[in-house]
Amino acid sequence: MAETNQREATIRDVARLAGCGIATVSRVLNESGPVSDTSRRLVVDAARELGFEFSDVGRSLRNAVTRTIGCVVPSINNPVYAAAVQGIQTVARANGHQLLLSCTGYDLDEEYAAVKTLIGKRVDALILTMSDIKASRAVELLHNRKLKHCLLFNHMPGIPQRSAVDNCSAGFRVGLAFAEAGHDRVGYIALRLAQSDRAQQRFEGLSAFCQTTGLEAPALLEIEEQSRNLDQRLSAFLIANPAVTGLFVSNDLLAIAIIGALRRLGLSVPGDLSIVGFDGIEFGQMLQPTLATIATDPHAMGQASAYMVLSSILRRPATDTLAASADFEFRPGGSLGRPPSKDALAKKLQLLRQLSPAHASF
Amino acid sequence: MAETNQREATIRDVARLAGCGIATVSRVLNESGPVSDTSRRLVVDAARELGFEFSDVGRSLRNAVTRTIGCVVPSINNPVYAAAVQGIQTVARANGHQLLLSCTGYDLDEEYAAVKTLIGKRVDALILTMSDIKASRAVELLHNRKLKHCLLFNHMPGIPQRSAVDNCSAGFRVGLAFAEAGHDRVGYIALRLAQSDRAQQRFEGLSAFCQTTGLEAPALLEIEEQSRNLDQRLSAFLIANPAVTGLFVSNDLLAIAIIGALRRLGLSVPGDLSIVGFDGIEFGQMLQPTLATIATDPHAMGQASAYMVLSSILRRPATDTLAASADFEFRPGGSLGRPPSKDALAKKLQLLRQLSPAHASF
DNA sequence: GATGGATATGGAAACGTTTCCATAGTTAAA
DNA sequence: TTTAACTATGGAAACGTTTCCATATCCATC
Repeated sequence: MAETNQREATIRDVARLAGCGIATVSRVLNESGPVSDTSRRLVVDAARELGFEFSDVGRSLRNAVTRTIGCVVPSINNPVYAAAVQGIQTVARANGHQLLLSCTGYDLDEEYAAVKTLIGKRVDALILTMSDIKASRAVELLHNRKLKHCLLFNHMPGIPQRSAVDNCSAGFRVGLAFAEAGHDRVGYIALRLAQSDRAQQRFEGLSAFCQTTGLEAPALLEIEEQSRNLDQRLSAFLIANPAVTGLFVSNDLLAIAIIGALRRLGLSVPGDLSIVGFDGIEFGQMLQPTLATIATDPHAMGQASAYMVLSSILRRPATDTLAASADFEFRPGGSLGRPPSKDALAKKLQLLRQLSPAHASF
Repeated sequence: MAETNQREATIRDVARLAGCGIATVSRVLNESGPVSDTSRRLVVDAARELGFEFSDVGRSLRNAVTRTIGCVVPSINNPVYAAAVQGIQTVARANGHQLLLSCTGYDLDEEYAAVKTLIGKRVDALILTMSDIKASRAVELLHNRKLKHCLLFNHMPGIPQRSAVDNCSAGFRVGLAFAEAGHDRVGYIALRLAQSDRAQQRFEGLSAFCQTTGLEAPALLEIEEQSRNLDQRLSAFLIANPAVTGLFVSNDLLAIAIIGALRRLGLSVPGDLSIVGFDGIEFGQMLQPTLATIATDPHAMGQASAYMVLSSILRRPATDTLAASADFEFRPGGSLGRPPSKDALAKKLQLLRQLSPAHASF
């Protein structure tokens, strides 16, 4: 650990050493006005000698601009958000802005606190991903205050966004994929459904598909915590819904965990059950079988949202080549196959039922 | 997009509305001095009415403290760095600090620029992961300037760090694992070896093991870009080193890609070749076979580094329960098995050689 | 009734910038 | 030589805080 922080050199120190006024220093170092060659040399030398670096805090105070954008996401352990943040960061940096990051862990109060803090930090803009936008008090904070902001992954009527896939349509599309493969009874699995508007919308889309095509409504399994009793919960769910042959899982991360759980339960994918995920993370393609999913482009979405807020901050037409960032497409994969014969699955489930008590014990 | 930013309310506005001086407003809202009940009420009401929030930029200027820590990592698309950043963020937040994040894309110049910018932003501390610490000009910037900082994942004699695994020992350990499984000729695969001190150290460790046990030095394959000609490069490498039966890959992400490439080349893991990765990312455990690797705890390492810098900033004994964050351990996995019979592998490689021209064409 | 010590309050300075404005110096034109 | 126009320069104000210090008010004590 370095010793105690000594005072950083200020523009005044440079001026003193160069033997001129601070205005001249500013003009030289910012190339913002006429200066004689001699002054320039004096100032540049003095600045180098002192290792001078402008303080953005003084600058921000004076300019009423921090060149900083705030970013609130649930977590960057999920590669989807990581990619989005990476996209934001890249664009922000390219435009001379820094990124103030807050991860809220899917917690409403943390979201609120984060937004409040970032407002205090006087970020120039805010890019937000809320776990449940409808329930969020955080957005109220922004409503009166006219801070530039936009949503990422979320939808909300009054609030600008540029980069959220239409989860409902995507859910519908998944229903179609299942139907095309011959499944007539599907289930939906989500993590903390109540706290995720996106998970809800995906479910709605799937349900809508079932309804319009006359299929039975999807069975629903909500997981509270991605914990160890996943196997048990899943097993119970399958036993309770023996007709289900296709599972739509609210995101790829969870889908991969579900595939692992199924494997531990002695069920194969897609032999016994078909799985479709959501997001299109790279890892899905490295599994065997590959994960069928809804492919999205979170990196581009992050970039698009950054472009959006930046172009409004910078007051220049955004160089925006990213019109289609929020599109999605169904990506086929080995995890979605034809449904098994009723008998085959029934037999496996029977086996599972017998094992069930054993599972319940841990 | 919200309309034009109107001026935020200042402490002066609150004072005016409450009919008192700004000192009183500060005392009330910060609970930092004696105030009468009437003043308190007046001020609180006025602040609420205006939606007042202290400006951290004014505050930072006055206090010479920004309550912000800077973090420089190569990328958060790699789950290892994502976890570390997440760890830093959590600890920072819990201690009232915000995180200014810069991803540098393994680029030395970007690293330099990032550090410079963050110094300008007057972060209270800096947590750095450099791609190649020895070659880094960025650390020089910190040397004279006594800004608190620490390294994450990197080692460097003069610079404090708290959270970097001993890559060399880990590499040695991997050598041991291969030897125990019966391999006597191993290879090492790294991405941009020249730009990653960590990849180099891991290689050194493996080489050291080979040397001390009298094995032949590991064959080395360096990949420049994780691009599509990976298959081709890999195939050429295997043909050139037909005795190699075990591959140590410099990180899990790349290891997973390599496994995919091997599969495309018609080689099986661990049937034909054994693989050991590095990092211990979760996904490795979801593959089949599971990935043998060096398991580390990047989240804890991030936390530890944040504790380290924060405890020095805050001048209070850090609540540090994370003594062992930089430990590693070898995690066995299905990707490391016994070496195949010489004949079997030779036959496959023969096949590969015949295919080779075809591969070279795309 | 004057003095003294609390207690509450507001003015003002300082933090590090940028930029407006006034001034000093220099050259060109009258 | 005087005036005009321009260039280079530095002083000073403002941005939003916190905190020191001085002052004003009040109550208790002598």
